[in-house]
Amino acid sequence: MHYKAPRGTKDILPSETWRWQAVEHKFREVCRLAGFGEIRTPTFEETELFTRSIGEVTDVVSKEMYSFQDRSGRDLTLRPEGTAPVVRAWVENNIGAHGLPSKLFYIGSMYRYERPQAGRYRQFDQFGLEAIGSDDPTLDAEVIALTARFLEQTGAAPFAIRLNSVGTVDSRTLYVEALKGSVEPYLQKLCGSCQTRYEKNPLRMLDCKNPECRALTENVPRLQDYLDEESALHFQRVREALDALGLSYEIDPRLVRGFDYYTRTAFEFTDQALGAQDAICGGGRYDNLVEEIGGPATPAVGMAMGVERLLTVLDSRSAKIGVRPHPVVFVVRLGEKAQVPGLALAARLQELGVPAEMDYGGKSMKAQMKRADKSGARLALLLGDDELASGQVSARDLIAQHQWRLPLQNCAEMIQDYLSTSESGEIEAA
RNA sequence: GCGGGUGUAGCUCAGUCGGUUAGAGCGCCAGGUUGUGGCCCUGGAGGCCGGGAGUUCAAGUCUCCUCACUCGCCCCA
Repeated sequence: MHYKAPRGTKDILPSETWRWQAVEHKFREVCRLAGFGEIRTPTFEETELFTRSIGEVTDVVSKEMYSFQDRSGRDLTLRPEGTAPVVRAWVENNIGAHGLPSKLFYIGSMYRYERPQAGRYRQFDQFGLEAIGSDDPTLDAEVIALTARFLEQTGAAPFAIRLNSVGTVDSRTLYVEALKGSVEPYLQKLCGSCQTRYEKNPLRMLDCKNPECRALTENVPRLQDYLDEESALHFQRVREALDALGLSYEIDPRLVRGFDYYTRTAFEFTDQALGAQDAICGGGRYDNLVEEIGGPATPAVGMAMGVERLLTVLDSRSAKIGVRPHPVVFVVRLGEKAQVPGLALAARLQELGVPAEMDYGGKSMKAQMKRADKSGARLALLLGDDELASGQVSARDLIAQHQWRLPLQNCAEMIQDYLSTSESGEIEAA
C-alpha cells in the first residue's frame, strides 16, 4: 500500500458517517430553535488574521499553523480555529446591520500541526457558536445552556461545566503582575514548563497539573480579587442566570483559556472518558476581538466543540443517536428474466421513498437471502420464473416469517401500504 | 517539539530458544436439495509479518534507522 492518509488525518467511512450526520443534524436543530444561523467561511484565511487575533506567542500561532504562500505570494493559513474567520466575515459583510446581537453557528474542519494523540488530530472538526454584538450576561448563559442542551440531547451527559472569569485586559494585566511578583521567590522550584510560562503566559501557571506547582501556587493571589467591578458583576450575573436555568457548574479560578482574545467569561465542558484531552468544548467572551480585527468595538461570546471528542464521549456512553441506514425491502432476483423487472421494482420502491436494495451478479437464492437478512431489511421480495409467469411477487416478512403473494403490477404501492399500516412492533409480537 | 508502548489476513490477536510450506477466531466467498435468511457442518480466497538496512548458514523473531498508530508532556476541541 503506497498512499496513506497524512499523519493526524483519517477517513470517515460510511459505517460511521451516519453518526456524524446525526450529531450535525442535532446541532443544527438546537441552533435553529435558538435563532442561530449557519455561517460558512473559507477553509483558509490571510495568515495575519490568526496571528493578530489568537496571539503571536500562543502555541497555535507559533508552531501549529498550516501556513503557505499561494502562487501570487499571498500568505495564507488553513484555519486553526473558527472564531476569527467568523468575526472577519461579520465585519466584512456588515452582518451587524441586521440587528444585534448576530447569532451565528458553524460546522467545519480546523487544522493544527500538532503531535496526534487520543482526541487530537491535525485535521479535526468543530461545531461553534458565536454571538456578536452584546455583552449581556444572559447571552453568555444562553450560549452555555445551548451547549449543555445539545450535549444532553445527543446523550453525552453527564459532563462537567467549569466556569471562570478572566476579567478585562486591564484587570488581567494588573493581576499578571501581582501573580509574577508572588511566584518570583520560588520560581526555581517550579517545573520547567511553569518557568517558561512565567515568561510567556503566566496565567497558565495556574492550570499546571504538576502537584508540586499546585502546592507552590496554592496561596498565590486570586484572579477574582483583581477583577474590575464591572467584570465581577458580569460574572455574578452569568452565574445567576445559569442557576436560574438549573445548570450545575463548578467555579474554577484556575481555568484559563489558550487564546489571547478571551475576556471575562471563560468556560469548558469536560468529560473523563476523554483522557488527557478532556475538554469536549471550550468558549467564552472576546470583547476586544472585533475591534482588533478592524471592526467597531463590539463585545461577543462564543463556544467551540470538538466533534471527534464528542463522538468519543458518545461511544463511551453507548449513546443512541441516529440510525444506521439500512434497506427496508430487499429484492431477490432469480434467473436471467427477473433481472430487469427486479431492478424496476426496486427503483419504484425508491421513488416511493422506501429504501430498497438488491444483490448483483446472479447469485444463488440462498446467498441473496443471506444478504437480505444481514442487510437488516424487513421484507424480501422474491422475483423468479414462477412470479413472472403468474404476474405476482412473493413477499416475505423476514421478521414475522410469513410469506404471501401480491400482484407485480402495483406491488411497490402495496408494499408501501403494508409498511405504513403494520408497525414493526406488532410484527415482532406476531 | 520531548518521553513510553505497539505494528503479523478486512477485524481482534497467537506465533516457543532465531529453524522448513506463517496460524486461530470473526468476517468474506462457495457448497451441504431443485427457489427460501438467522443455527450448524465442509471447503476456499485472502499476508512484502509497516518500510529500509544490518547480524546470521538461517530473521515474523535479534540490532539500528524510518514511518504509522497509541499513551503521556506541552498545548488545545
